[in-house]
Amino acid sequence: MSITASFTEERILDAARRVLAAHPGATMDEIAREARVGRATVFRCFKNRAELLKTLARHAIAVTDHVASEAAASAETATEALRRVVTAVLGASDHYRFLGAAAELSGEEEIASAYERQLAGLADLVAAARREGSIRPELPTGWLVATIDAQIWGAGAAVTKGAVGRLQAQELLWETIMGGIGTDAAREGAHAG
Amino acid sequence: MSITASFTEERILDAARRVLAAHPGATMDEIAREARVGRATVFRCFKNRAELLKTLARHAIAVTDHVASEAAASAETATEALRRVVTAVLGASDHYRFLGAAAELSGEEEIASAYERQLAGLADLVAAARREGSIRPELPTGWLVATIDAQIWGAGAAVTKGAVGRLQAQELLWETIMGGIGTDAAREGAHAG
DNA sequence: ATGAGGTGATACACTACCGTCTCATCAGGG
DNA sequence: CCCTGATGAGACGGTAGTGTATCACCTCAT
Repeated sequence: MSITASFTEERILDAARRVLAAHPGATMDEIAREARVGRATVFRCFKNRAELLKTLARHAIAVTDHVASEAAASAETATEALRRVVTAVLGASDHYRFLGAAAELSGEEEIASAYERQLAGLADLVAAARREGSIRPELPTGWLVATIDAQIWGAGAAVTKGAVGRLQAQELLWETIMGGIGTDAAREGAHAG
Repeated sequence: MSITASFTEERILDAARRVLAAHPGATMDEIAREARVGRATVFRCFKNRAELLKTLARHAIAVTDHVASEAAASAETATEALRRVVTAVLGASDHYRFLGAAAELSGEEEIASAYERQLAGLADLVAAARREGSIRPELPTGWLVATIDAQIWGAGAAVTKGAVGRLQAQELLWETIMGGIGTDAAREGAHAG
């Protein structure tokens, strides 16, 4: 992950992830209490709130990049790589879940561009899978990326909510992305072309 | 929609929707400026910030309920009803988009329960469509609701971002929900069972 | 023992924003 | 013309949360 942190810093980051995911407006005091640490210690480890959030976001990006590239590396085909990446990124959802409602990070160029970069990587993977013939050619790449991203996000939410188990979600996610929810009979009616 | 509002109130609500969707932490002053209205006027129309946000959320719920029930009413089959509801709700995404990052509303029982109610309605629709044989029976209803919800949300985001047009998104959304993104060939590998 | 480093608690100043209030202005209707 | 009602501008106090500083404490290595 290329980012080292002391034991106390890790504890604070973990706590911040948890409390911010549950309650996005959490104060530094709430984060400190969740981490079982004095508020002053939080400011000793992180210059200010913005710095803490950015560190958290950077970790999320680094972890996601890491699991995604590792997943892609071990695959033989682009389609299989896509499947593994999707599964791996879902597995890392705890690390970026808090970002959904992190109002203070909207407008952070560093974070936004990293997210764009990840989506671009996903687009490449999709394009490669398309060349292998496993993706319907009439669907625009922009749409494919959007729907895959949304479904990963939704699957993470479903797991957090407890609607499905983590392992089950990983299976269902790929199944739903590739196959949709319709029966073969219904599918004939769904496709326009 | 059952909620009436003066011209000025509407203007403020519209402005709040826009500015909060773009920048969730927007202050009352920013909202007032976006509405071309004095800050005092905002407080004349809405007791306080929480009241404004709750009104906004109630409108979002009312509009979504309205378009959904109207869409469902005109359908002959549950599957067709589901298609129309999904399409209609996507069409109303401007009204609820701001909710995604509205940290202050997490914990609002009224909003949360309304959302749960809408998801329950979606679950009913899904169950009915399943009985018609158009939905793969092995997929858990909880998962179906989660993935449909996520895909509607993602489609709205894609439209806002400009990745696809609104009309195209409505077609692609249903197509992707029901048929997924895979070719027939790829689908055989995707399904576990 | 003693000094250093890390910690919790607490007090403090500072800032941003909220919500209230007042007042001047403006438009429309009698 | 004047009255009414709504508005914009801006001043003001209150408050919650941030970030800094201080002090007592605890632990560990020497």
